[in-house]
Amino acid sequence: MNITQQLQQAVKQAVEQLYGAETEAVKVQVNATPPEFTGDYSVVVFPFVKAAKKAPDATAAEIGAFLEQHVDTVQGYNVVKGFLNLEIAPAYWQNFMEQVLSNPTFGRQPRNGRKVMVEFSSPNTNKPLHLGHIRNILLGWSCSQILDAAGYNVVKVQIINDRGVAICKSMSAWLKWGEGKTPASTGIKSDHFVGDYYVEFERESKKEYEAWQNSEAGIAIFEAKHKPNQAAKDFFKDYKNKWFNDHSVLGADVREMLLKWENHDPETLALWRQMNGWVYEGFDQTYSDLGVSFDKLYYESNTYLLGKDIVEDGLGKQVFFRKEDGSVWVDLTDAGFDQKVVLRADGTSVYITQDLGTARMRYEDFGAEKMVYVVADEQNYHFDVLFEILKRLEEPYAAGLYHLSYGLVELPTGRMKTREGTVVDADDLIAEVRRLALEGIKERGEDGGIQTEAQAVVADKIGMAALKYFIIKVHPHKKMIFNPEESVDLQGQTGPYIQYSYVRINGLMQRVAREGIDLSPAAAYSTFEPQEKELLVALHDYPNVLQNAADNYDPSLVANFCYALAKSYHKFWHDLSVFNAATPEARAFRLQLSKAVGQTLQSGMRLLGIEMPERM
RNA sequence: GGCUCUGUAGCUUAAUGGAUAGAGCAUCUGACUACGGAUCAGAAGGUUAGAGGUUCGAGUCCUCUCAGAGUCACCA
Repeated sequence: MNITQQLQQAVKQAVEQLYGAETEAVKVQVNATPPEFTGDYSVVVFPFVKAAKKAPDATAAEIGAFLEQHVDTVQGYNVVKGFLNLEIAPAYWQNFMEQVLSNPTFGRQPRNGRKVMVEFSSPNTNKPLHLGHIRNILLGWSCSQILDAAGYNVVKVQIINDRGVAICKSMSAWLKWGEGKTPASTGIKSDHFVGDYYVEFERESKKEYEAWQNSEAGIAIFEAKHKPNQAAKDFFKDYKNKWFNDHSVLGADVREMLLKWENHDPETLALWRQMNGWVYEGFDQTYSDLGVSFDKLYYESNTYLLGKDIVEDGLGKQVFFRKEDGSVWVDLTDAGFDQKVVLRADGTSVYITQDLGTARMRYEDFGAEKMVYVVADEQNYHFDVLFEILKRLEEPYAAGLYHLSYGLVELPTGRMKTREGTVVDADDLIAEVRRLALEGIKERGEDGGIQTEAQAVVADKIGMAALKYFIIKVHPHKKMIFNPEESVDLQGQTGPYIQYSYVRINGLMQRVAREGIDLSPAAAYSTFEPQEKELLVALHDYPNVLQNAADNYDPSLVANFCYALAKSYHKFWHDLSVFNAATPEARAFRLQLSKAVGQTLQSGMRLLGIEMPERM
């Protein structure tokens, strides 16, 4: 039991014994005391003044006296405006620090035997990954790591959207204009190679559409179908899909290809495998650069027909109903949603049917009691509906479903648009942050002996830290503005700032090892400076932060914790001497404290997928 | 139009219903010939979109208004 829990328990007892009132220990509010007041932790006593029938200050004083008397670790107290500030005995902090240092997994919970599946990334296979995927991947990865730290057994999966119109467009374009070129023959990264054909297809398709709009057929359609006062431009914008399906020559080719694919045409399948293979090769590189991996891949080509059994199931349970045309629906109007089709009249699946089937299949595969879907917030409604249906079907995992919804990444100039070429490519971005970090290292011209080949390794850690931290520090639900220049900043609230505090600590530790400094006098130190106390209180909160981050699926909590800890450490470093401390006890203690901070920073940042360099 | 989300300093953001709303960037001013200045300190910058309400206490909860985004396909 840590100190905050002890205090909660003790306050509960105080309130019972002093005022004869019942309270729950977990509801007693115990916070770190703000720096401008004396004390380590503060208890909010307002909730008890009614039972005490006394003024807040008097109530606080009584509880304070009780705690001082009954709790060994409470050394003193003071009362300010109804807040009870408690001072904790140095012995507690000494003991705490020993525990941190002797426990390399400090903050992590023991295995709880429960299983959770996290789905993230889930790209289409027609073009390379972009900035939006990066946010998704970083959220999914760090969320997985945090759940792991919270004791869960985590299975990381992605569902690869490897079939459908999009990939057929790339395939069709390559057949038409590819002249048999390959990634190897052109030297283009293979997912970009495929993406280039997708772009080419879209470009040609646009040309075809524009020409058609001015053709007799196009004009006739416009005349016949446009709404009153609707401009041709607006009409054709809305009509695009219909045109592609009914009139486009390129579109006809794609549809034919899709049909062949569905009928297992060997040539089409071979082409499909080849082009998807290229894409996977490229994705693997990007995933590797981002330092992420998956435990299991699901492919839409294997899952897109799933869900029919669930439909039967739902009909049997009368959760679903069949309309006259044969289509199957679910009526969610009593839950505030609409009616939703789950099976077309022709008996084929829709998107949500697949997701229903996939959920059940995954449960059969892994038996995870929780499933987290990392998907952009455009799909909030879809997941609300999906989860509601699974709940009504009484699926055993239904209570453990969570949509980790995140806001779109926008540029300072607005939303990224493929057609305007403003999409930030993942590989380009990674290369850019690495380049800038390397530039930074060279500019600083450190003579600390970082060799050229090592520079690239360090630059990778620094650049990726800047990029990852910049994205993860923002709360997932918030739409984020991605300013490319700020994302590679190395100063202020950034990944490299946190890395730098670790590098400083590492420097100290190397000297300790080199000079064989004895750290045992640390235990005799008890006159903590405020800067030291601040670090102890911050470290003490780490397990709690991890738990909160896991409970709320929120990596930004860990990111902000790491920043606050690093900031406190930089201040400690500046204000107090370590090696030149006044006494051997102070020196040893500060070294131990530094070690504990370094260990915790490394642990926390690792959960975000950020590596610490030894020097920078 | 219905539903959902968002609105905090010039910009990017933080704050389990708790003390004077906390940071970073940008701007201005400073810092040890010392353990690494990718650091530290200070100044300036706020009616937390607005109006009511609940509460001992509201950026946070409730109602309404305003602004922005998303969504409301037998697309995925």
